[in-house]
Amino acid sequence: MKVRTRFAPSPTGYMHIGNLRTAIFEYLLAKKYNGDFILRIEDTDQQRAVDGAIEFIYKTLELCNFKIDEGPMNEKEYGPYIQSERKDIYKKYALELVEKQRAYYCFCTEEELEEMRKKATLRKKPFLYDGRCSHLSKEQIAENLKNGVPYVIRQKMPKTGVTIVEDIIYGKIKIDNSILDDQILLKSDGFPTYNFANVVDDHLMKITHVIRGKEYLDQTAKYNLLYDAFGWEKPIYAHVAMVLGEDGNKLSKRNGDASFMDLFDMGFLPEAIVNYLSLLGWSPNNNQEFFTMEELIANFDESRISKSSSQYDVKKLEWFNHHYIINMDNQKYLNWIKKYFKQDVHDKDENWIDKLLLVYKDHLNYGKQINEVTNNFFIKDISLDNEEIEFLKSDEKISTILKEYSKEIESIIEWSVENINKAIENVKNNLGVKGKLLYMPIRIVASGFMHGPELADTLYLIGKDTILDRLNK
RNA sequence: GGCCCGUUGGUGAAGUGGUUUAACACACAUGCCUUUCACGCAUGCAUUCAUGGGUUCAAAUCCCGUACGGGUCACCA
Repeated sequence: MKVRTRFAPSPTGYMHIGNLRTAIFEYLLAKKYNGDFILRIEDTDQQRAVDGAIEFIYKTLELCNFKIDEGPMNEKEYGPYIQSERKDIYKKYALELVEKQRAYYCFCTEEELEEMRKKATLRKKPFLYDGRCSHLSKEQIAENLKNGVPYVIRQKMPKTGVTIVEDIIYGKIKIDNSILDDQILLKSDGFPTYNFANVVDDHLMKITHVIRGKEYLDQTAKYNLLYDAFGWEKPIYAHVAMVLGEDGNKLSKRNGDASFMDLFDMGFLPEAIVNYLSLLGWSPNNNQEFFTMEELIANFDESRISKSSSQYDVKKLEWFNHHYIINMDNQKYLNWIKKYFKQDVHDKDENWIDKLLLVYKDHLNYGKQINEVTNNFFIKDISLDNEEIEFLKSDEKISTILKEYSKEIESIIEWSVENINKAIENVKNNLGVKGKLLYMPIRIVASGFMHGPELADTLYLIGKDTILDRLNK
């Protein structure tokens, strides 16, 4: 049987890295077995749908280099792939369950339910629907339906015994049937609930492996009972632990936790993000850290997914990103970095800009960093911080050294990196200084930074006039 | 509160009864090198695997209790 996995997001127009990580695992698992990766949109909650969200999801997955085998924008035989377009299907199956006496009509009103909830709270018990509507007679039901009384369809749960959930990560989990609520399958607006739609769709779409967040682990007992009620074969489950934010708390949009698009906009490369995320909660059986998509697919092993949650760490993501940036070829790098480069370059020539960007290639952790790092190339009056000022005061020879630089640079006729190096060499020989004392004064005064790329490259880009200006201040 | 799950360093983690005096990587710190930084190199960073007990000749690895953390109990997904 062909392996099929699915990514089933709600169309909210936002994807945090935890969701993406789950998608990565789903994708890798499918592709490892030469299977299909399906995209299904779970929009049974009409309130939450956002315009353009489907395009957004496609764009995200595409940037991550995932090939979607089937989905709303490339339908195959198991469509439609948007749940709101499958309304009739769910109703049909819900009714089938009623027919089989594994589900029943419920006409309880919001008020009645509220009443039951209150009682449960008083007794400090979790709320469970008492199943009163399951005792309605055929006639009463027919009557209510004829009169258009709003109804939902509820799943009839066994009251005793245990249901076993098998999970490839957590093993066998036993859930007491007595705590299971006669959950709603079909809402009064005719839409299915998430749980019901999931089971029906996964079965109809022939999904073989369901990979989802651990928060669904307890719910899975209800799923299994549904599969049994229909007489369908259950998929293989893999519940994956959560990805926590940097502070160790749950990821949330509200906390300003990074979403994929935030990271992308900051200048993190999708391949770096995917590589990093694949290693959050999963590890290969060797020490390899950098993986191409192909390697990830070949090496992925679902049985090595971790049971405990893991914390997101930007520093490590930056390290991955840095690695991917360094390894880009120059032309590709230039095209990429220019999207993030926002300095005012109206008076600079193309060649100068490329040189500047290239000089910083090995120094970036993410795209937007190019701006802060090149800032002093674009402002007239640079300001020095305390550490820099301290350094300039740290040795009395410094003013002499700077004067010498001024003289040497002044006398350069052809402005080139090579000649700048010669000038530095001259200062070194003339004054007999070396090491930090040699390069730090000129670096600080000319560029305003103690850190940066090669000195001669930096000086070349700043330009002779500007340097002399700054030296003579 | 009931139920379910988890707990190896600041972080990701390896480890599934002896070869572990707990790998590797990020971060951090220090030093070396160097026309800086980065890179590279070197060193340090869990005397211990939440905790107590048990099983065993032997436990991070198996069992039980406790603590802590998380999840879940909707006409939300």
